[in-house]
Amino acid sequence: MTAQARHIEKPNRLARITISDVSDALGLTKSTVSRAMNDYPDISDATRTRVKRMAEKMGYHPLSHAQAIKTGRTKSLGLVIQMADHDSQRPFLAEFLAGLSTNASQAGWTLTIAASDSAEATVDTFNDMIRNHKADGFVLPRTMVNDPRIAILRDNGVPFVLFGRTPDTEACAWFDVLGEDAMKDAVTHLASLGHNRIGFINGGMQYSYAPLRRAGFLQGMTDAGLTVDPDLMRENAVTIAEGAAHGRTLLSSPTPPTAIVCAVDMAALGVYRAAADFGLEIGKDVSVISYDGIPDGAHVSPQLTTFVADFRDAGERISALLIRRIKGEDPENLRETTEAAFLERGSTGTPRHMPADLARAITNHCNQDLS
Amino acid sequence: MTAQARHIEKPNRLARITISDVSDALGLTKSTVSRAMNDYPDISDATRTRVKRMAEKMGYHPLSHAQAIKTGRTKSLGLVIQMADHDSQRPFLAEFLAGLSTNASQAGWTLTIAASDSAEATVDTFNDMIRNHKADGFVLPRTMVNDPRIAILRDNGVPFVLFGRTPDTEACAWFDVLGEDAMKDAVTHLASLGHNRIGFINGGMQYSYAPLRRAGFLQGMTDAGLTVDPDLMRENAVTIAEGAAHGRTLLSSPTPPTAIVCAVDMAALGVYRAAADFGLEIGKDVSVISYDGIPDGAHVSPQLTTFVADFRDAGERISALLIRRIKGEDPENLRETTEAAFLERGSTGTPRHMPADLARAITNHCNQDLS
DNA sequence: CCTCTTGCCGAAACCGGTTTCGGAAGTCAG
DNA sequence: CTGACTTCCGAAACCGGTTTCGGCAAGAGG
Repeated sequence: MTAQARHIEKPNRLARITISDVSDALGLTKSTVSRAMNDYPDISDATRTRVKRMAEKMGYHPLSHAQAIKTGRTKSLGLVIQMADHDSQRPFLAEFLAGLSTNASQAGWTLTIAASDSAEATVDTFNDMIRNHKADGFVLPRTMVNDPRIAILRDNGVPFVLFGRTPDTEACAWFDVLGEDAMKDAVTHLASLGHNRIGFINGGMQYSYAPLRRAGFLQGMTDAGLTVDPDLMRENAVTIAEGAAHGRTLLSSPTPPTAIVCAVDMAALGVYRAAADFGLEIGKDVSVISYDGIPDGAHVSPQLTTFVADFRDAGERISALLIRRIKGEDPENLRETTEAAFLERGSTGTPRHMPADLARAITNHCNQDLS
Repeated sequence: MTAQARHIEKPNRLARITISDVSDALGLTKSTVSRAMNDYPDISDATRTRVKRMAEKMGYHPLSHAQAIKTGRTKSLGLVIQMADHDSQRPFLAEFLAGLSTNASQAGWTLTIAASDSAEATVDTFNDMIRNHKADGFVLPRTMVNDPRIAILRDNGVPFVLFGRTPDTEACAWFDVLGEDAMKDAVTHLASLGHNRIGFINGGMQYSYAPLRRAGFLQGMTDAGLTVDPDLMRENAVTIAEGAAHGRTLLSSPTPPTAIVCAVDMAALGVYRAAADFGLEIGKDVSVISYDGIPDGAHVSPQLTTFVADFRDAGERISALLIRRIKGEDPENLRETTEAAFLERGSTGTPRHMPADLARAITNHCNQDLS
């Protein structure tokens, strides 16, 4: 009687529909339903559609962690946020996460995230997540030149997709925004305005984007026929303070640049401070172009001219790439890039010493050259 | 032979250690090991420690999605990020996530996140995540006065913890920063500087913090013996543009306030713009105090005086509360609050029309009153 | 010395799926 | 009409755990 009573008292709304419910309703076995749902070839079309229709009707969704135990796949993407570089990372995060998770959930996947305070902690976190199979694959934002995360994942045979590129391409799928093209275009733009002494403040040299952007800057200088002054090149500025420090040394040099290209917006905001210190006006006395498109760039005066990357789109595409990677596709076919968009605002202008009409003439000349 | 060959060819490094490996090594059964690991009372202390020691030695960690199939618990916390209010949410996100995930992973839990674009999409996302049991419980940031998320979770019997408070306390655990105290203290501080016409710009009225902060402001006015002018009170400013609009109407009134309290920093930054439009100097002609502590507040001039909440700490505490909630603790015992920290910077000063020595006299008088 | 507990662990069912294997029909050539 | 081959599905094992149930041995009580 107790057993009966128990059976009767189970009309709770939490009762999930299992695969057995579906198979019972159709007079089939669990195995048939499972194979039908997963498009096995040894199931007739008639049965397959019958099963799928009934599953739809009953609202059956397989429990991902129940399948995981046999298949070994949780249908979840992993992301480890390293807080060490949070100052530069913060603006990207929300958009990037939104992109990742919207694409993932559309495909029925989830996004599992963890945070770590330091590079060493990140390694530990990855080992832990891999060991306990917290995710089927990982997104690696902010690729570094010698990235320990790549080594770990490669050694363990865990799929991953870089946000960035790396010279050692083995087993690497990636998505990246072509920052080098942005740097090149920045120089071209400044040159067309009449600048010929152009400084460069690079970002963190531990990141793989740094050498690329440097190369892009140099290429732009070469293309514009300008000579590169090594004294006008700086490195490792990812915060406002670092950007300000480099900005001050550049602007206080005997022959200061009339324009500065920055690899990251935060550094450019630092240059704003440096300029203010010397009583220089951004966009007049010194032009600035940078890269990232952080919101703060719209709140300073003049608004920062920069190249904006679409991090939401990046997230969506990386998510799609990673899922394909997990499903076994060759990483060499999973490499995509895109261009950053030029956002011209107020931080650029003709050099102070050059009249506007002369600058226009030069611009026209350049354009003729190109066409 | 084939079967044998298969058995031999399995020395791959990916082979996890299962509970059977541990039980075999000890000459026990799976069930004993399982109960020992989970501290069942019918296992002797000797056996329990023997098992745990061996598990530690062999590096055995139970697979969370394998336990989930029987226990129904994934050991994961859910978070749905609503992008609609991303402008105000963005600065908090990284810190908050870091707090949530560090605490969670220390306890062996993971953080599963999803994003949605609108309030309706959020509801769908929750239903989907609940149905497929993507998480054992949820964190609800930005509590609203009539929060549909609470209704869904309550109806489905799914545990959750609010970041914020709600009048309808049933089944609600929460953590919150006492914004009303901050508003009250802001008024007190301004009054002690000599301000008596103080405006108030509230945040989004759909959020549960709004009425609380309003009450805090009014309390502060009453405490300071000031009369509240309803014409100086505004609502629904969470962006710079909205803050600027309200700021302009306040500052252009026949009898403008000498100080403005804002419920959120973004609105305060808008007031900066409004003041600039009228040629007014922040901290001199008009004082501003707000709440949040977003990074931008340090980049404006003068730096914004505000109350900062520690979102990382909030994340850690909410994570801890939610885990306890999932384990079955009574929500009424899971309600914590904290105070925001006052960060005095440059946006406050004595009112223009009042000499500093008079202000000091008033301050002294107030302090005497209080003691 | 014999029963009655109590403490402790093994055996086996179970959770919700997937996958292997084998066999019953149906198809086709001879 | 028979034999070989497909096509398609059921039976059962399996994944890595948890939980129920029952039994054995030791200790307590009479």
